[in-house]
Amino acid sequence: MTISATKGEQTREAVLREALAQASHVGLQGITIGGLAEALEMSKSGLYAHFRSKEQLQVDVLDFAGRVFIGRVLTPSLEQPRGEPRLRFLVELWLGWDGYADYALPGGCIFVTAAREFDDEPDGPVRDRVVSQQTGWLASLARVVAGGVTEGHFRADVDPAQVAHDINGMMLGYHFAARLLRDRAAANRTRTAFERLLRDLRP
Amino acid sequence: MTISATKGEQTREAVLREALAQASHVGLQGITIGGLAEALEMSKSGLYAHFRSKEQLQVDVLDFAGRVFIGRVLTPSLEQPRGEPRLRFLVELWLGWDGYADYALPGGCIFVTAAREFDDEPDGPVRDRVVSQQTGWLASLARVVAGGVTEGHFRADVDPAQVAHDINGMMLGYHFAARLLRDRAAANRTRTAFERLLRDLRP
DNA sequence: TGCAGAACAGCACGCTCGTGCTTTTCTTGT
DNA sequence: ACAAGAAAAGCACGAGCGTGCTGTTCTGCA
Repeated sequence: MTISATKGEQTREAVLREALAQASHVGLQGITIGGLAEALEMSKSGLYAHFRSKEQLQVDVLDFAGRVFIGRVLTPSLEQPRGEPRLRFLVELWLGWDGYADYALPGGCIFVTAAREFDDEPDGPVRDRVVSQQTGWLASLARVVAGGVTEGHFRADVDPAQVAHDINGMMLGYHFAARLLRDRAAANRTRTAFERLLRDLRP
Repeated sequence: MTISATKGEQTREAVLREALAQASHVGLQGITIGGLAEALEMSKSGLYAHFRSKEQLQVDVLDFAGRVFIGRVLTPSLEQPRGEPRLRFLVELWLGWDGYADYALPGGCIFVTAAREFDDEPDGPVRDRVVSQQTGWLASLARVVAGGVTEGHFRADVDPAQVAHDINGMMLGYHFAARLLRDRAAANRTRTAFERLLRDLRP
């Protein structure tokens, strides 16, 4: 896609894309070099040479997914007017983020998967990356909420970190209902919960 | 423990208990026959003979965990007065359910793990069990909420299924914060969100 | 157009997995 | 106490895993 990329970079990106899709299914631990190689019609060793280890591949997949998520969800919402409109827009993008055609996540949000997968693992490169990504994301989310306070859309005593935590829980509930229970009404249920929260935040 | 249990039943229960603990770490897919055998100082084949397949073992672990959860969380709260007190009590037990000494879940709630693990799997015996368990649990939860409506604690137009869905999301958020982020304040954050919800439900 | 180096393939390794067979050891009822 | 049957062990299998080494093919700059 990106012009004047060397051959190695191209296939590397193709690998990451495929790995992201597979990881959303089976988790970062669940992806296998052989499985990726077969899907991309490459040899195991040829593919493996792009990453020094499977652990490195996992970290790279996380970074790749993080860049996509920021570009698809956070950045666009920053163009919306600060405060409640921006927060609404962000949640709406978030609800749809695992459905993009070009970076499909057939197994649902990769971060939900990774979070559960490494939640009780001993510290390590991959877990550290997951934690720092999620911590950073919650901070960004809290900042958007705080913008609503300074704009006067929300009460002054609103705790942005608490609200970010609550919204995160709602999204996890959405993922649970949509993916596991295959509930068609999952998105609307989440919107209902979100509206309830907004009502409580307003002065 | 339970008197007059045959030897096979005893070791079978010991296996399930260990498998439950390990599965809360590494998932139902992540447990291995060899790992269980080593932890219980048995041979692989001796242990394996108690279950016809690994899939059967996974289903049995789920049933085992379900019985424990019902006994630890749902049943005790049914002794509380119907309505808001019962719901409060239930949430409080739920928050602590992965910390019991005798049925420890060192990796956090097994159902959270299983839900994520099988959320996008094709249908199969294990996934089916996970889904039916969770559907049943959400129904039980909704029934407790509905009790609050008939008692007059909650507004008449409250949708119990919606509230059950919302509380479930809160608990997923709790698990996320407590396990992945190792946030000491996770339980209190969840209580705050729950109180907000209760405020909204009251007439 | 040629050649250096990147990209990839072939192949093999040690290990662990779930599973099944046969054999030994232990439980339990009489 | 002894025999019947349950419980557990021993052992082996085929497959798939991550990983490394060596050789082949291709890309891109001079």
